[in-house]
Amino acid sequence: MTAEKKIRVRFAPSPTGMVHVGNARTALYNWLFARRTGGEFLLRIEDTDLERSEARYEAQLIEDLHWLGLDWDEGPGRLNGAPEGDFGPYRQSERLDIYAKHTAQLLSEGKAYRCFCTPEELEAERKLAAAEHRPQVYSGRCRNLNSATIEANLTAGKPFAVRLKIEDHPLRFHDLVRGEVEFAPETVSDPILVRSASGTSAGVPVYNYVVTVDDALMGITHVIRGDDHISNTPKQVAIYEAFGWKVPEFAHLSTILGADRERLSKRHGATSIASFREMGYLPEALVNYLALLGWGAEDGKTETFTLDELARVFSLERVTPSPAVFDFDKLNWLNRHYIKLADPQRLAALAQPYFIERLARATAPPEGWFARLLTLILPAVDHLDQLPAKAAAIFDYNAEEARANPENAPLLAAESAQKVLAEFASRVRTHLGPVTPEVFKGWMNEIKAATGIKGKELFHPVRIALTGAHSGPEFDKLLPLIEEGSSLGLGILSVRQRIEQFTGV
RNA sequence: GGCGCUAUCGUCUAGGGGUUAGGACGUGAGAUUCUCAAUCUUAAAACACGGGUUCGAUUCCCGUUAGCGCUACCA
Repeated sequence: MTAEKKIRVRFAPSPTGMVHVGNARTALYNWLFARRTGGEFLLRIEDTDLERSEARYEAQLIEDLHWLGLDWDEGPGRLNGAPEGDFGPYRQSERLDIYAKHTAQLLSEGKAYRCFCTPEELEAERKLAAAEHRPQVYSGRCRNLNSATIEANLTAGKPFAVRLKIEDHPLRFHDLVRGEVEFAPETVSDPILVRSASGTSAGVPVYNYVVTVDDALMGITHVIRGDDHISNTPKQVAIYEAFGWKVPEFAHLSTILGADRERLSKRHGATSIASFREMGYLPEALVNYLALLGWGAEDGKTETFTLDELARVFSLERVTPSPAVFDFDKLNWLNRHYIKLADPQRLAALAQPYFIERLARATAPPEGWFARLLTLILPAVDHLDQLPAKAAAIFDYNAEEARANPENAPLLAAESAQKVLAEFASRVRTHLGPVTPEVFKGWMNEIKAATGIKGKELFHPVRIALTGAHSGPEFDKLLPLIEEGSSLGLGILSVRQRIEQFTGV
């Protein structure tokens, strides 16, 4: 391996929708493998499906990849407008002439042939095979048509597809995560290379064909992709053989499943990279999680890795072949982990969009105050879009709801609660200036001494009156936020206003 | 139906012919706290089944079962 040419891998998505976590993991593993081995990673756009491919998806995909922290050595959308590379074009729609040239070569060498079978005929073959419990493969009927028949069909304008003539031997390949995989010859039939086209116009090449031509021409040494391609691989191996190309190494990554053990899809909630980003997941958390989904550290213990660390220790040999269930709980844990490590300024910038309307009302610079708010509520969230709900006690005080809340009502009904509240309210009424933690602490001590009420009975009613909830952050941090926040024009009520509303004075 | 892939705690995984089968998430308990979150301590929790091979299989082989994928002139 060392004496061989440089390792080259690729990520080849089709721009027909949002990139989801499965594809992202494939991209990540490709990238990690390239970085680990000093190889090259390239991006190729599989846009042969003109109907479904859209430019905006390509742009989104490039953005998603960059967001995850991945970069590539060749292909469209490189950082800082770097050139695409010497093996282009990197969009399949721009490589049609290349495929046509190769098809002509195969045809002239007798390694491929024109198949005039109609869809109906093919369908009939399949039905028969199924009825006889045989593999449903093409019979090879058009394999050895004589030239007179071919000419006649051609002049008659019969549409034809181009099929590869597969040699009658087992098709095997090496898979870095599964070992040797072999398919018996009778289970692999001559694959279509080019779809039939009416008249003499050139047909459109099929995926299995173009992907192979591209991989070979782009010097791809390791094909790392989803395991849904395993069954395609023997056909691709046959194509490599027909051209006399070296068959690359393969690594088929297992499927990512939902909690119901079915293939992960939109049904299971957020699955696109963009949606994770919108929900306020940190890219390093998603990357770390995806790396762990199907791969484990050599020590069997380490769970947290930065991208750079992964690039140093990742190996395809340690990738697990079995399907993995996507576990949001563990992703959340990693996200909380990285939130703790993240730079506060960065977090503030990321959190801001979730408060954009509130903060826009500010009549004084809210940045410092906002930063403190974040340090208070950040430990309580799994992802950033949960922040506003955690800040509701500060932003959205509602005395009516506080009293009516069924969880609060029994606590407030207690005689002790009424006493505490009365004491607290009277102090608030006569107090001038903000209620600082020191002032608050003094009051609570006084009330405790005056009423003999302590602990939960003492604090709960006050907490409810002040925040509407019987649980929440420490008063020491909460009170300054409320008091200072009330002067920023953000619509935040002060302690006095809250007590007035709550006690109905 | 055919072909292929897969099978260790609920989940992600380590391990591998003889182990107290390890770690993490989650869950339970405890500590702390007015409470919640965070944090710390701690507990419970797994080798799908049946045959081989072997002195000995969770580990190797075969089969069964289950799940998934492919079975297109989709990608």
